[in-house]
Parts: sequence; C-alpha cells; structure tokens
Amino acid sequence: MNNLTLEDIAEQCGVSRSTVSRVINNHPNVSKKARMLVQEVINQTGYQPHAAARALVSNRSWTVGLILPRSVNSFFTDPYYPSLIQGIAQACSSSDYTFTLFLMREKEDEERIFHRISRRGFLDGILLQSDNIGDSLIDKLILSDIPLTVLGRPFKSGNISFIDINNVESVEKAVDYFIETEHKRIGTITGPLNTTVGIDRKQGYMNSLLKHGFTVDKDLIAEGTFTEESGYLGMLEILKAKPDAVFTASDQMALGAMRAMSENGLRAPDDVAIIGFDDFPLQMPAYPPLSTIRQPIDEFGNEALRMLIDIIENGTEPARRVILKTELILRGTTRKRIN
Amino acid sequence: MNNLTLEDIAEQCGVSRSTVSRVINNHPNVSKKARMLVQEVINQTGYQPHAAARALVSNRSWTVGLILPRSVNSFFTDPYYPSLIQGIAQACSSSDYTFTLFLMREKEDEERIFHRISRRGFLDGILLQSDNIGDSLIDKLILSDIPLTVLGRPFKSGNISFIDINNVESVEKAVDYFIETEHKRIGTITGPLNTTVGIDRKQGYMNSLLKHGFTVDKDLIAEGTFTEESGYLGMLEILKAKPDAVFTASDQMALGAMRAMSENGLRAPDDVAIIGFDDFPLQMPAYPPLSTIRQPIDEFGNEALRMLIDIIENGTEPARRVILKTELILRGTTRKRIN
DNA sequence: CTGAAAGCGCTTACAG
DNA sequence: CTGAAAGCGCTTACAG
Repeated sequence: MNNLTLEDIAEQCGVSRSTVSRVINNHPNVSKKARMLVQEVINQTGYQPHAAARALVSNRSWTVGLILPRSVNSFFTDPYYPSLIQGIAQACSSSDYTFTLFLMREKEDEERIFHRISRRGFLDGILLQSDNIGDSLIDKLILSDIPLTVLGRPFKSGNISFIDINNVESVEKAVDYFIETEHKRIGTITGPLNTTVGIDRKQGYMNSLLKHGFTVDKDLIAEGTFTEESGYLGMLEILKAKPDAVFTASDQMALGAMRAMSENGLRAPDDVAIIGFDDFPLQMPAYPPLSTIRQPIDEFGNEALRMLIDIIENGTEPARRVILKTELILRGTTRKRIN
Repeated sequence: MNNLTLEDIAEQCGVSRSTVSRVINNHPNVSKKARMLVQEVINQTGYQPHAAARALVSNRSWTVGLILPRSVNSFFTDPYYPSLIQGIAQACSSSDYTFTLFLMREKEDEERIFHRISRRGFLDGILLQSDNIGDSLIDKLILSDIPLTVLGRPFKSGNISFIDINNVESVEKAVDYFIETEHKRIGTITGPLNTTVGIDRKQGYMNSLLKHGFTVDKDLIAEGTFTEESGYLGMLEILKAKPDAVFTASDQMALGAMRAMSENGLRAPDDVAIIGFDDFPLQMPAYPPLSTIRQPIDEFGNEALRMLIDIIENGTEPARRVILKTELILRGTTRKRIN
C-alpha cells in the first residue's frame, strides 16, 4: 500500500510540508510553479493524506451517520430503505463524504447507538430517519449539539432541521383527481398511523374529501403498514363498503390491494380506481401499470446531505426546512379525465 | 457535547494521562485502586476517547468498508441486500466496529471507489460482495494489501479469503428430494450465469440429475436474474416442456414461477412441485407456503466480519475459507416423502 | 509566497 | 505500578 507521508512529498519536491499541505487544501497562497510541481508529484505517487491525521487536526471526519429505525419487516419489504440508502450513497459519493449506517431495531438500541455516535471525532453529522421509534433519539441528539437533519417530518418539529416531501398536498391532489373523474366512494389504505408520514398522507385524503363536501366514512379507511400484505388485508376490509376508488399510501400496498380485488373479480380502474405512492423503479407485474405519486428519492438523499453539510459548516441555527415536490403520475389504474 | 480530553480525566483523578490511557485500553499494569478511580470518573463524565486521535496513533480506524456491486434492479428487489446489510450491521454493532457502505453500480465506479477506500487511516478492512462486476476490484485490493474478505465465492479463488454457503450441495440435496418423491421431469430457473452463485446452484441441480441417471434437458432450464419477473418468464418457458418439479435459485423467482403456474391453471405441489432458495423473513402471500433452502444470513454477516477481523489482526496469510451450511425447509410446495 | 514551529488527542516504549 | 517524553501525520497561525 501507499505509505507516503506529507513530508515525503515535501522532500521530493524540495519544499516544506506547509506548502504541500497548502496545495492539497487549495489554499490561495502558493506560487503557480510550486503548485504544479507538488500536484504532479502527488499524481505520480498517488499520495493521499492520512484520514485520521487530517481528521484530528481539522476536527472534521468527513463522515456522516445514517440512522435507520427499522420496524421488523419493513426493512426487507419496503423498497424505501434501499432507495434511500442508494440516494444518500450517491450524494455522499459526489461530495466526498462517506456514510456509516446504523440500524435501530428497538428502543433499547437507542442508548447503544447514541453512545457510539457521540464519540468525538467520529461523525460530522447525523441523518436520522423519522419514525415513532427513532424520534425519541432526537432530543438527545439536539442536546449533544451534533449537526442533525431528520428525514421526514419529526413529531416535534420545534427547532429541528428536517427535510420532507409534501405528503399532505400531494395526496390531496390525488384524491382531487379521483373526484374530478367522477368517483363517489373513495377509500384509503393508510400507512402506520404512529408515523408522521402515515398521518400526513391520511390528512391529505381527508382534506380533499372535506374540501369537496364529501363525508369521511370510516368503513372506507383501513390502516396498513406499507407492506403488500397489509394492502391486501386492508382492501378486503374496504371492499365491504363498496369503494369505487382507493388511494394507498404506498405502491406495495397498491399491489396488495389489487390482489384482493383480483380475488374478488374486480379490476382497476373500471371497478375500483387505484393510486399508489412511491413510484420507485420496481417491477409491478401482473397488473395494469400503476397510477401513483412519484417521490423524488434521489433528490431527497441529495438535499438531505446538502442540508446536513450546510449545518455542519454554518451551525445548527436557524433550523432548516426543505419540502420536496412530488408528481402525480397517471397510468393504467385510473380513469382518464373527460375533457 | 462532551469535550473532555484524556488530560482532563487525568487531572480530575490526580494521575498521569498514561495511567488513564492504560485503564481505557485494559492494560494490565494498573493498580486496582487507580483503575477503579479512573473508571468511575470516566463513567461519571461520559468521557470517550477522540476517535481520530486514537486512530492516528494506533493505526486502527475500527471501521470496515462494505462494497456492494449492485446490478440495476436487484438492489431494490432482492431482499438479499437488505438482509446482508442487516447481518453485517449487527455483527459490527456487537464487535465495536462500524461499517461504511459503498455502492458500485458500474465498472466505472471501480476507480473512484478504489481511490476512496485506499486512503490511509480510513478503513481497517473490506468486505466485498462477489459479483461479475465487483470481482475485477479484487486484484487491485489484493495488491494494495488491505485486509479483504469476499462474500460469496469469487471467480478466481487463488489466495483470496472468502466466505460462502454450500450452494452446490444444498441444491443437489433439494433436487435429490424431488427425485425421492417421484418426480421425473425436473426443471430449474437459475440465477444469472455470470455470477458464481448462479453457476454453483445450477451445478448442484446438474449433479443430482446426473447422479441419478437423469439426462439434462435444456428445455427444462431457464436463466433468471433472481427477480420475481424473471421467475415468471422463466417458468413460462419451462412449462412448455411439461415439468413436474422446478427448483428456483431464489424465493422471489419461486413467487414469479407460481404466478406463471397460476395463470396456466397449475398448482404446487400437485402439478409442479417447487423449491426456492433464501428463506429470508419475507411474506409470500397468495400461494402455499414455499419449500425452500434456508440461507443463514445473520450467521453469514457474523462470520464474514469475524474472518475480516482475524485477517486485520493476524495478517492476510494464509487465505481463509468458510463455507456455511444451509437447510432444506419442506413446506407446502413439495410432496411429502412416502415412508 | 514560504518555512519553522506549535499543537490536535491520543498510545507506547522507556526509565524509574 | 507510574509518569515524562516522544511521536503518529497532519493543519495553521506566525514571522519573514
């Protein structure tokens, strides 16, 4: 392996190590000649600064932690997590940060994880997925003063920097569309109602209904867990109330819902129109192409990291907010608008 | 945040920083009295050594890299990756290592990733998922002398430490079981044949057939990509050759295969018996419970990290090998043995 | 623009 | 068993 040291490079170039350090760190005060010479030797030798030495003296580790509270099954089943991980990985990769992953299964892991991430000189900042489990970590993190951005709206939002997508409005629009296309009995299969994302998407559904003078019918609402199975079970419930359109809070649940329909001889969109949520690049075979709300997951990862870096560099005050837009994608499981 | 330094603790205890360092690192030469005193102050203050300072002087970063070559869709669809990540995360968590994740999408990422991971003082070792993309990294990694363990059998195995499961034998046994339960036309949907895992599982299938004097019928073999969709398409092919049993190299493909059967009015195990591979804790609704080969993914993560740590601590020679056992789980998609 | 020097927070021979 | 000292590989005022 490459065991060169700053000093070695300096010697080879016949300059001091201060100068070498300056060209590496792009300081302005270096003569063109020196800069080029050093640069060339670095390129030739493949020299890289020692990560730990640099971290020690500059007080920056250039690594961020990604904390994922992971309810039992969802980490396997829900494409959200791999998508998110991929988005963050990409963002890190292009900004020269690296990220380390922490999986938090139960409340008990909180103490252990907190202990680890609060090692000095270890992490420059934290990305924390909001969740009914993870949110209890937030207070400790805030107190510890480590740069933090929460992914998704946290329960307590006071003075916390977070990034989210516009769940409420996007679902509201989707349900608006159902109404515009002449549906009368519109149901929903929600996400888990102990998470903000579950709550917000349900709120969007209710907003649209109330706005249009519909009454909210509890028999048309089922609570799911984002999984295919829960979509299936939820749909079996809702079908008793004869819906003509259903919004499901994830694409996976839409799949399950259509399976339930299929078993009952029903088809989308003729019998029941369906709109899902996510539009991750998944294959959803066996059914008509799904109308859905597209969530910009790459952008989400990118913006989240950008926000965190901003906090790292410029301090935690004031709290940042970013809300990303979604897009309603109409495909085969919804009726066409008439005009 | 906690900004205490070794020296602060030393001062509070009225001892030298050498002594404090010794109790932290569990050196034997500390008096009981001093040890207890220091320990207590540490507990009270919540002092933690500065990660970078420690890494610099001890030449150990206590972090390992996990490199996942990720073919376009599979990272989202294949529960193998989240399962693996979880296994490694758990293993790291209990051994006080942390891991950073690198996603390698294309051959082009290789250079970039290699550059990053070869920063001195950054990673103590690498876990690399074997794959037709990732394997080209191996040579460079070996040359660079960084501790490396490959997950899954690499194409070139000379002098490379790796961990794998016994793919060949476990599939052989599964197909043996088909034969014992009176099947005559046994097909397979393989994994991608540009990966060792795909090749090995197909080999197991052929071994069993040949051992029992069956002829290998190309019309009973389809190549898949581990996804549901590819299982579906593969099964449509194979069905033309009238199989009475099919081994699929992943559970996802088994799902797809059963969907194809279902569309053709066929059921498992009566019309076609099915055995899958994985048995990750997934929900596979809508079909009879799947007979499958259980892959011990948690143990896999654990053993992989243990091997890597061994290499880090004791050097890369000689190359290590670990082959984990699998288990044939007979459930609803296979016939019962008669006696 | 450049270099000598101090210092980041640890660990580890070394001498006692 | 304990402490003073050197050193890990960098960055960054400071003086020139």
